[in-house]
Amino acid sequence: MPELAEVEHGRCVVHALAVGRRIEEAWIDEDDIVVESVGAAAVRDALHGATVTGTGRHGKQMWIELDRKPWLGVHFGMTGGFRTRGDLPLQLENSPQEVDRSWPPRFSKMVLGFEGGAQLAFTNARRLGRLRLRDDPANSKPINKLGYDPYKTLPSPEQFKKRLARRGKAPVKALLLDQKFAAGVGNWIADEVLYQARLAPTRTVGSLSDEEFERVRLKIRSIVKTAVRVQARKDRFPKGWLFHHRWGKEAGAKVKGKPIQFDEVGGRTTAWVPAVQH
DNA sequence: CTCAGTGTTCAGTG
DNA sequence: TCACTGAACACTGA
Repeated sequence: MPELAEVEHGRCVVHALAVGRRIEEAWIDEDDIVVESVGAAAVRDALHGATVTGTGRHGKQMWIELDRKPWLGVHFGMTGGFRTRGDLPLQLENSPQEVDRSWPPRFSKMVLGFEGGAQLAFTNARRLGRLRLRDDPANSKPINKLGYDPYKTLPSPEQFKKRLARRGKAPVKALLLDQKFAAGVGNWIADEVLYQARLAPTRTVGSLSDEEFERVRLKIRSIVKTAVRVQARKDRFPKGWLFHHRWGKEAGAKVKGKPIQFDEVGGRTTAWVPAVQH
């Protein structure tokens, strides 16, 4: 679930549900891996009785702003997500197949109850996500080391190329996965960018022409924008995206009649189409 | 029983 | 120090 678009949707859900409301109940799981260093009690104390004043996101990292410090940083890891009860605008609802009536949901790490009765749960089955306390999340630990956020920013071609200095030997797939380059791009977005930009994932950064860099720069932007616009709902991603065919490494998988190949590049399983990517 | 996996981090290498 | 790689982390679902 969690690349830039999924996290942005999660942020919108929290924003609609929580901003302007006081947290009347806060339950935090005793999980010293997901709850970073400070412990569940400290997180509960930070949240209980506070009023949510806003939300923010950079790349795959997001945070919840309160009327006092510290604020809450949230990272999804591979399996994190939000679930809600009550008060959610219809347009932000998940697709029917994602709806699960159980409450609190399985693998909850945090459950908040707001004045007015709405509830918010953060789930994280594989415990690679994090809940952390920060006075200024945008300018501290994980976030201040990240690259540009392609949903908020489009670097000029010159700025874009400047970010690539000294990265010449890496395969372009590895570059796209690097959060210090473009924050929020994960495995499926990287593959989609390379497919639509018609570049083989193994091409080294140093081998790309200006025109090829330009295709990458613009595709990162358009794919992220499109995925966010449809609220990260896969069933609404444009027909013709590699995304719909990349799962499961199915033998004989094709996009637009061309066979998909699966290789490990940049340390991740990479789906690509040799017939169109060079 | 085995293994991949929409992510991040850290040790190790050159 | 830097660029880069690969393994580790954790654990569910296939």
